[in-house]
Amino acid sequence: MDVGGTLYALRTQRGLSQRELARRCGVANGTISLIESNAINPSVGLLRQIVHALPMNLSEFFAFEHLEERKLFYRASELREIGGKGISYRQIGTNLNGRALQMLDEVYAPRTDTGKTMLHHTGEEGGVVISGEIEVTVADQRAILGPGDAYYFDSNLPHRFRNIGKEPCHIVSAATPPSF
Amino acid sequence: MDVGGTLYALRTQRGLSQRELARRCGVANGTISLIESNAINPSVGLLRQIVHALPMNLSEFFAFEHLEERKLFYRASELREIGGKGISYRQIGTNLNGRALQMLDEVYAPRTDTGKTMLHHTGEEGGVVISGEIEVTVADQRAILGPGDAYYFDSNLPHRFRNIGKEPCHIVSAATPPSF
DNA sequence: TTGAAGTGTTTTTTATAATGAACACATGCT
DNA sequence: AGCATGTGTTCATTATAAAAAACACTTCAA
Repeated sequence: MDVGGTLYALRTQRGLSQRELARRCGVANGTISLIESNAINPSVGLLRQIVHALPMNLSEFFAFEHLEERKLFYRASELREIGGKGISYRQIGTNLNGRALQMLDEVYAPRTDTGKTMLHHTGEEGGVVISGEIEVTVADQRAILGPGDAYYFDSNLPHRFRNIGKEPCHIVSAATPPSF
Repeated sequence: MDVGGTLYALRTQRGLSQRELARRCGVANGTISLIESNAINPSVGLLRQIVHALPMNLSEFFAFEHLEERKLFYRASELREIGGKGISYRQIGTNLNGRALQMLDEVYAPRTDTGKTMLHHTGEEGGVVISGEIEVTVADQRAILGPGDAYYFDSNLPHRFRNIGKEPCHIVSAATPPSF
């Protein structure tokens, strides 16, 4: 169901970069990127070549994929990073297809922002601030939340998160259904 | 190493035709043919779709592939048919890559012939006639062989087999290295 | 502060997989 | 015989994967 997520999990588990893996198996690094984001549907031969460099065989690879689907517990190092640019979103589970919930462990670096154009998507979301401070804007309401404070709103409402402080802000959030 | 052979073995094991399998998984029947002959390198997604119709998952599929590589014994029904047009060649083993020997259980229907243009390829080959009669021509020599008779020659010599009798002719043969 | 080397992503081109239709052959039925 | 239905293969077209290069960004060292 999720070849890209499985490859990502196995690669990062081994501490390899996309380029290092690409070098070891003789595949273009861009191809690894596209596979991990499920943007392409790799051929069996190519996937075999990549997986051998892990090193692993295809039977083990797909067995691991099935294990992932039934995974219950995640070590801190196993959360999947899906953020970027100073905002870290570490997701519980690599493949959320068919799941109801998207849980994230978020860290906003100082002066980071989800952007001037407000976010909006179907569903509902909530979160609790663990440390630091965050300015949350939802529709026409705005608040600065600190440790222990929380939020909950309909994701259809335009919303925005900004860390206007000098400390990183750590939040644990949940959304239903998963949005990206 | 041999996705095509593995798919062939699993499909025929279940008594399915290429078209029946194609119908069940929603794939073009020609595609199944091309995969089985290793003429194309299917995508993971497509192979998954096909394998699910067997029904099986990819981990099991590739585990089976590894089993095949170490297979020692073959039931009569498991020999792989690689002949056609009245001449049956039933090969021991589906994938001969890296193997030294090609063993065949051959049946020539009455009035069949390997063709007017003589065969030739590197290696050596031999065989024993089990039943029926066969006319064997090698270079400038010709003989009619019956049950218990045998042949052995350098495959570089032009050769031809013709069943000129009224009974099917059954031969067990070996060649090294495998030629097709 | 500049630049070199690292990261993952995106784009353009080329190669190839996948389809759908046609083909060639066999079997069985009327 | 003649036709329908089955088999696997092959071909031309379309869709898509894979490579190579450019891109945007970070980190670290001079």
